[in-house]
Amino acid sequence: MSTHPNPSYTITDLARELDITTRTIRFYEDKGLLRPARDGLRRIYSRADRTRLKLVLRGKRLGWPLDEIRKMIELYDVPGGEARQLSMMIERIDTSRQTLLQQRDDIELALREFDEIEARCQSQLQALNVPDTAAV
Amino acid sequence: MSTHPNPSYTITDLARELDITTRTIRFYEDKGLLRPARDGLRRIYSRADRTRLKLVLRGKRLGWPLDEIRKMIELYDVPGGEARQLSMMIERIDTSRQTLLQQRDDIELALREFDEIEARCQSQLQALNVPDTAAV
DNA sequence: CCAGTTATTGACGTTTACGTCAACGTCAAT
DNA sequence: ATTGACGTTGACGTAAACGTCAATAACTGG
Repeated sequence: MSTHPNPSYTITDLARELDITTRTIRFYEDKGLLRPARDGLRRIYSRADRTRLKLVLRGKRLGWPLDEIRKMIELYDVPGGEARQLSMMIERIDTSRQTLLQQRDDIELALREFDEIEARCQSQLQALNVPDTAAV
Repeated sequence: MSTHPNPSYTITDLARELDITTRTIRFYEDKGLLRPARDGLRRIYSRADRTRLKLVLRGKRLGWPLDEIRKMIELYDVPGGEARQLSMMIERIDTSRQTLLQQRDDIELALREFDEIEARCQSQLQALNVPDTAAV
């Protein structure tokens, strides 16, 4: 333990740190993405809750619907149980992986195209800056 | 030209090929993502229109909102014009690129985590299949 | 003790991205 | 001339993902 053994956070702590609103965090809980502990009514978030929330936000950056994100996060709790459960887990992991690989391919293509376009822009700019080189 | 110089498509052609509805294609046009030619009222899609539509779908796979997709697609029409325009293009390309790079990082992380989880599942399965190895 | 801050649960509103009719046009074939 | 098949606009509906109050509770410093 570097700083604190098991730190806890209020909802506003997390909202501020992760730059989202408390409404959003409660909404995620409604959708089954988070299950923070309670002190009376107040929500108390553990380190693990914070990690889960960050996983949600990563899913969002990848454009996944909350529903899919929930399934994806469930993959992080390995069910030490039966072989059936484990096999199903592996199948689901493969499904999610396929999506990720497709997205990665799309990104690589887009990045290359952007490189090309930018190169064309740059050479256009060069042509503007040295318009009468041939005339000298 | 390998098969046909400048092929054209109806809206249902594209809908069938790209597995979306005609409603969706018209909606994208409403949002300024497509500008097909017309034959009277009927829409006629060129090869370039088809390419643009495929760009839209790639944007969707990456979870981008249609608004962002429109801006992104506009980058594909280099404005041979002034230096100001060109510099702005380059800036916008860099912005989009940052998003793509962030997404790619997120994907790489997720893929590695999935690999780890799957490995754990596999070894769990092994433990189930050979439960009394030590007892022999 | 009391005001101020922070949190909670509804309830309703909003934006995005389409789906779902409805009513009508048009063209080709019977 | 009529019947589909395909296409058009327009209006309305809907699910997802929150935003925005409103009313209420609980804790906190002076």
